[in-house]
Amino acid sequence: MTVRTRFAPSPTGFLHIGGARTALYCWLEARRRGGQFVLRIEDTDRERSTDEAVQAILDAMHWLGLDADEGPIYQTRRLQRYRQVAEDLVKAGKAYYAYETKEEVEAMREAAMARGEKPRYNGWYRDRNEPYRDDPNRVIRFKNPLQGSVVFQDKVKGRVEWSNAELDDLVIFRSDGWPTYNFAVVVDDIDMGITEVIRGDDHVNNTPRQINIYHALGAKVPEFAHLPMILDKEGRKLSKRTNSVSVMEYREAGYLPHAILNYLVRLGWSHGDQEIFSREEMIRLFDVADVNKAASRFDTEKLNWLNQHYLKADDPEALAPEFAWHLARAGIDASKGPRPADVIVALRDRVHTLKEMAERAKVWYAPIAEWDDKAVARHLQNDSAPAVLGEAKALLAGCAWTPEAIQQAVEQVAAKLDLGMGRIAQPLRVAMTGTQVSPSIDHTIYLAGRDEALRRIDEALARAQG
RNA sequence: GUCCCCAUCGUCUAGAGGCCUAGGACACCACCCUUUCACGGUGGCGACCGGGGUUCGAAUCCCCGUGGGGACGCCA
Repeated sequence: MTVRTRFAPSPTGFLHIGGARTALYCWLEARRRGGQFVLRIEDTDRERSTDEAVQAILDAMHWLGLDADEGPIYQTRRLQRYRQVAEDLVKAGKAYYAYETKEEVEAMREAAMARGEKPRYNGWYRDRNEPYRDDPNRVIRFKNPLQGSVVFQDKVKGRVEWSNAELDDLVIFRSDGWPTYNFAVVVDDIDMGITEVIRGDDHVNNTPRQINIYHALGAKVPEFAHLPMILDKEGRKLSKRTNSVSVMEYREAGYLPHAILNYLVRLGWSHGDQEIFSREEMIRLFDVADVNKAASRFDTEKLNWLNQHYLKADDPEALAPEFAWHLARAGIDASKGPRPADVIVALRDRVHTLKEMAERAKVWYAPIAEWDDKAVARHLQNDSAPAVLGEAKALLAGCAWTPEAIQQAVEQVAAKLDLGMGRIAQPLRVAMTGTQVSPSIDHTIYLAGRDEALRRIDEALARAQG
C-alpha cells in the first residue's frame, strides 16, 4: 500500500509557522517513502472560511516549495458525500438525530462540571427512538461506544489509551446542514486513502473519537503521528498578537524559504549533530517516528544564523530573484544600478536577511542621501585624503572594472603614497557611501559603477577641501 | 473542575543502564585575523526539575511531587 499523507488547513487565516512545519513533515514523509502528499482545504466552517485565506495558504505553500501531488480538495464540494455517510450511519443505528438547543446542551455541560465531571452531552436522544422531525435544532450525533477503551500507537507519542467513558456522543452533522470536523476528516481520510495522519498534537484527544468513527464505518484505521507544538520565545502559545506567525511575514522580513524549512525541520527533530540539511537530505533522513515528544520554542536568532548561512552558501544568481523582490519592496529601481547578484556577493557576510540587504543596497542605487559628519571630518578632511582620492581617481578611470582590478588599483595607491591601507580605504569608503562602514572597498567601488564612482570621488574631494 | 501529554545548557538538541568528567549548534564573552563593518578561526561560560525506589551502576527504567502544555464546541 502506498503511503499517502495530507495537510489539511482550515482557511480562516494565513499559513502560520506551526502549520508550515506540519505541512513540511507530511511532505517529507510522503517524499521519503515514495508516496503522495495531498492538500485538503477544510472549509466547512462557513462563518470563518474565506477565499483570501485559501489563496494565502496556497501562495505560502508554493513559496516554500511544498508541492502537493493532489489537491487542493475542498470539503465544501463534498457535502453530498458527508450527508450520505451520516444518514447511512443513522440507518445502521450507529448515529441518531438529536434536537436540543445549543443552550440546553450548554446547561448539560455546566451540570456535569458542577458534579466534578468532564462537560459532556448526556445522550438524551440516544436510545429514545423518537420519530424523525423537522426542527431547526436537529443535528446528527454519533453513538460512541459506552464501554471499553480506544488504544492506538502514535508514531511520536507512543501508546495512547482512552476510556470511552471520557467520550460523549459528538455532533457529526450540524443543524446548519454541514458536517463537523471530526466527522468530515474521517470520511475524507478514508475516501482519499490517507495512510498516515500527521497533525498537531492539539488533535490527540480527537483521535479516539475519530477511531470510533472509523470502526463504525468499517474502515481501516490509519497511522497517527501527533506533533508537539511550537511555542514562542517565552514558552507561550504562538499568537498573532505578540509574534510573527505568518509564513509570508517571514518572507517579508527577508528570510529564504529553504532557511525556514531547515529551521523548522530541526525544531522537534534531529539527525545526530547535523544542523544543515539540503532538501534532498531532509527527504532522505527525516522520519516522523524520530520526532520529539516535547514542545519547542521558536528562536529567531537561530533562524537568522541559518538564513545567513544560506545567503553565503547559495549561488548568488539563484538568490537574485528573491532579492530583487525585496529591492522592489524597498522602493529601489534595480535597473538603475548594479546587478542584484553582485550586491548579494558584497553584502551576504554582513546581514542576516534579504530585507536588511535591500536596505544597505540603497547606497548603490541612489545618490548619497546623508553624509556622516564624523566620517567626513575624520577620513576626508585630513592631510592625505586629497592625494589619496586624486590618485585613486586617476587609476580608477583607466583600470578594468572588476573587483580584482579595483583592488589592485587601490593597493597601487597605497604603494605609491607609501600609506597603510587604512589611510587609503577609509577615505574611499566615505567617498562611496558617506559613511565609514561598508563592504570591502573593492566591491564598494565596483558596485557604484565607474562613472558614479568617479563622480563620488569628485564630490568627496570637494568636501575634503572643507 | 475532568481527562491527556511533556520535562537535558538561556534556546534547538545528542543521549535508547556503564562509551557522560553529559556531546553539538544558536546566542553570549575573550582572543586571533583585518582597510571599516562583517565573515572566519581558537578558546570560554553554560543543563540532566525535585524526592523516593529498581540496579553492582541511572540523564536513561518505575512511582510520587512540582512545573509547563493541550483538550473538554452545532471551530478546525
